[in-house]
Amino acid sequence: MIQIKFPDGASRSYEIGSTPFQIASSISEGLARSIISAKFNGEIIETVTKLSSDGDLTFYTWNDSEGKKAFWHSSAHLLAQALKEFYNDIKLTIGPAISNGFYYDVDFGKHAMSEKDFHKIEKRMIEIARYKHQFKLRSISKKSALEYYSSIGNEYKVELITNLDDGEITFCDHDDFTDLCKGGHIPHTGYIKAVKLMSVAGAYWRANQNNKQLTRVYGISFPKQKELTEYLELLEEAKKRDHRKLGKELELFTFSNKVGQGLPLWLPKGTELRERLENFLKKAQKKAGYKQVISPHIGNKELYMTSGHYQKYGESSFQPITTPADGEEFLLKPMNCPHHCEMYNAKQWSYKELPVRYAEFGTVYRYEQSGELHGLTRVRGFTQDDAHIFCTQDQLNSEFKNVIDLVLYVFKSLGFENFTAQVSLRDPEDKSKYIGSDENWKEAENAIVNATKEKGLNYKIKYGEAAFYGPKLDFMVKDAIGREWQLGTIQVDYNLPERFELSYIDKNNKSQRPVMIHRAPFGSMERFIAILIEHTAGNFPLWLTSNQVSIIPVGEKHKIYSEKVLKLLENDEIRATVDDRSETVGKKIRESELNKVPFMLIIGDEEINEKTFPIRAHGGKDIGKMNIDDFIKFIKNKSSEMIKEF
RNA sequence: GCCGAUGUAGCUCAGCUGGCUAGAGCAGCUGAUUUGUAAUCAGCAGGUCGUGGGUUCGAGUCCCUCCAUCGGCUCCA
Repeated sequence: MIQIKFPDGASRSYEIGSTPFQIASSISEGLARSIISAKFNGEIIETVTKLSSDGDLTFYTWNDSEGKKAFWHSSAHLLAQALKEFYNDIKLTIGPAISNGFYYDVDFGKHAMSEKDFHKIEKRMIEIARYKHQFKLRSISKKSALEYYSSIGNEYKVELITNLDDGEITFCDHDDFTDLCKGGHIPHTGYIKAVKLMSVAGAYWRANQNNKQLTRVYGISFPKQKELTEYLELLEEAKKRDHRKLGKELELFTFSNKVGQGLPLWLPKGTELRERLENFLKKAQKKAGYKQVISPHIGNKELYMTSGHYQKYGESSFQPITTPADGEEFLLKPMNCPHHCEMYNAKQWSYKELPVRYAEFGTVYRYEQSGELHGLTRVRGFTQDDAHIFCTQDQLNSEFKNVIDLVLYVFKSLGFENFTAQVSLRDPEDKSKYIGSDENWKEAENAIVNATKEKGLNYKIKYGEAAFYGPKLDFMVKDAIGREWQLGTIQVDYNLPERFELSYIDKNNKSQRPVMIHRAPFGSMERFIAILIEHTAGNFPLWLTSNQVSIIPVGEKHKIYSEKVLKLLENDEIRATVDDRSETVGKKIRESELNKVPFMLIIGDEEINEKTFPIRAHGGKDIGKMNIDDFIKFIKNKSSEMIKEF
């Protein structure tokens, strides 16, 4: 007998060779029906794997991310099988599950595959699925595995197997299809009821730009047709919220080929929105002891040689600007930190004066690869809500925590309730990508982890995600339709202070190196606003939106009264407009709706006589009658509801 | 940068296998209308079909170059 422990702490004994499926059946029929994957002693196994030792067992269903992973990975097998049937001499490589579905990378050789072929492949996948073929893992010796893939001329699988150890190689069979696979499948293909292929795209073999580019076929699958439909609806919703589309419709920003790729042009409405955000943060930062500074848009190449950025990014950046003077070179500012370091160096500092906090909405320019540009989220010129804090080692922890507070305040004020923290550390396997001593890295990493823990943040550690000069704490927010975005970042840096020879005098009259914190709660104004647009679908928080109230006179004779109402609102700093065009009321309402104006006042005889207005909210909701004073109070309350003092 | 797709009026799109002066809706302009909770009516104007080259009697349509956009990959100080 073996002793099986469950996540809830319960423990039961079973016959040697029992499978997770049998064990689930012994608990309940319903559970047995819904489990699609399992974990035993920390390892993902099949529901039909025979257990032969004591251990911890966790069941996974479709509702667990591990369950989805098994489901989608199994679907990738089906995709490969179907592709192989249609194009028999293609070479399969790998087919993992991803956060939204799965893909399979295929070398199609002389075949061309396009979206036109999706339908027949989806159809075939479902046909195969209906047969409820079991996924069966089979151990195979390295020698025979290599022989098999050499014989069919698949050099990719050969390469994969070469890197595996003998004894740990398994093939997975279902129907008449076999694939190299380490496991993690659903019990049989019949669970897969709905399949949708999403796109084809190029992807490098082993993610290396120097390798051959394969064709990646993306798909997603579900245990119920209804879930596929819902997923497709979600994608539709995401399309509607696309900041590129809304940015155009709401006249927030634009791009021009003549100006250049990836260089956003902020239109008046977008600029107003952006300035409101900047002022909001400036106000909070002032309270938190930051000083605003301004630095120029270019800097001498020497500056970036000192910081080390030139050596790291020089080749792939906007190239130096030359001057009439021989040998003189300037770079477009790709980040603000070196400038701020030199500002710090402008005078001598006493420990009594630290921390020093320099903040700047600094516009920077980076030559992003052309294929990488995307709306406002990835551009070549953008403005960071940057600040650098120079402090003593002793102050680091509390300064870091203060920054966390500021970031959380920003998120809260803008309606991002759902977020997680990601601690990005150095890749312990490959330290060559980073600069700075082991000693400093260790201190910096500890500082971040400790502050994050003390703040009680829900965090994940990611290795290999650190910046080249230091570890960071990134904030990932979930938007209104469940997508995750990286927003604010806080980074500890021991490196730049060293390179710029920053110093302060401690209480023993000795020169010391300060520690530097880089931070940007928004990340960049461009990216933040893009995410805010998608999060709110263009319905910005009332305190941010450019036109809060649209006043619509019914007829010409109501115009003068409408102007009076406008004045009253403006006196209380409420942003409103009167739509006095000779259009129908219906049309004006429609346009206000399309422009996502939060409130509408329609003014006619009745309103003028009664001096009260029925208020129409965006979306057509009637929120009752108010007189002008109550309405002003109402708007003011609504605006300040979200945005409390820092 | 790489792979694939796309590029027709300010916007959204039609234009079949190459064949008269390239179409529609919305937006715009002009005029009429003065309107009661998501589109009043009429008229007008607007395009060297992304760019440059080629094939052809003839190119929006076929081929090549470049540019841009989109979906990915790679990258993201």
